[in-house]
Amino acid sequence: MVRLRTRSSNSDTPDRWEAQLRKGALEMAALASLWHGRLYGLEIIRFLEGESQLILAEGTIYPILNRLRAEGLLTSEWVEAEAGHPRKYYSLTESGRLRLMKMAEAWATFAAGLSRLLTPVLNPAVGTVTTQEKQEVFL
Amino acid sequence: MVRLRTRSSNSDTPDRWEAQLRKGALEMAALASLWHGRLYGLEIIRFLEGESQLILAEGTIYPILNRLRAEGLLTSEWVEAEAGHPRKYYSLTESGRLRLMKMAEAWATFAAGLSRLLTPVLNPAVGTVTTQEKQEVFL
DNA sequence: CATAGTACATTGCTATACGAGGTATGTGGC
DNA sequence: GCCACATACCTCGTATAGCAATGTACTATG
Repeated sequence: MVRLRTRSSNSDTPDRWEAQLRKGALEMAALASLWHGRLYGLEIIRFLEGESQLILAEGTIYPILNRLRAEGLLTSEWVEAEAGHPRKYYSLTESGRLRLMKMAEAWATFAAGLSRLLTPVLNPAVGTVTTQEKQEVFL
Repeated sequence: MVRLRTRSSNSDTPDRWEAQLRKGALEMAALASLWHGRLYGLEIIRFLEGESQLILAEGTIYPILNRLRAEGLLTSEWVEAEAGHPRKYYSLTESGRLRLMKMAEAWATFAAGLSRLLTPVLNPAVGTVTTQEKQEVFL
């Protein structure tokens, strides 16, 4: 049962920061994955990976789901599967929906602040131009 | 010298997640604050607070700056101040500039993924597709 | 010299992500 | 029936990070 995932988790990896970046966004992402309807654990992982490049391990998602359930933001129910093995489906509660909307708003604010900060970095032709004209910078 | 900041760190605080959200983005923000020129420690804190609502404590910024310097992403120099007390100014190195640009790109990708995930949450009027496509069902 | 202000630095606590490993259930080959 | 395998859920241990609190150093002012 190989579980490699090529974490390369030693200290010399220059992309460690990227892993840290995801911290804290995970609870929000987990809630968001349930917006359209119930999913079970591994399904959430696959959904997030496909939808938003957010890769997280099983050891990550289950503690998060338990935290969220303990807070009353989602509920879980065992569902028999005709093939395979029973699955625990998670659904948003009303409280979870409201919380997610608040989180999403705060995220938008946070992202806007960082975007403003990073504008000169991502778009080197800034400072001399007020509006347009010279907007043909590489994209 | 009040340093309250309303910790209230017990488990019933609904805004703990927001603090976590900032994790990992701080190194990038610290680098970004130096994009226009050198700043000293406390100045970085004030800059980030004013520019992007990113509030961080001294106990946070100094370890970050030391980490970044140890990685060669920035340099520091003591500068005598005619009034007050010498300040340690930090500047981006060429390596730091490059790294920051890479970080900014990764941030943009990450933010785009989360945005896509949160679109139905932030914009309840889904179904009235304005920019069409992207309404693909997940997997 | 005492107080206050500014700036840098360190320590200790707590929370978190996540790799690794474990359990339970069903399926197919022999 | 048995064994290998796949799927799914769960848990423990560890490394790391943010940050409140606290300490040190220097200067200015009265």
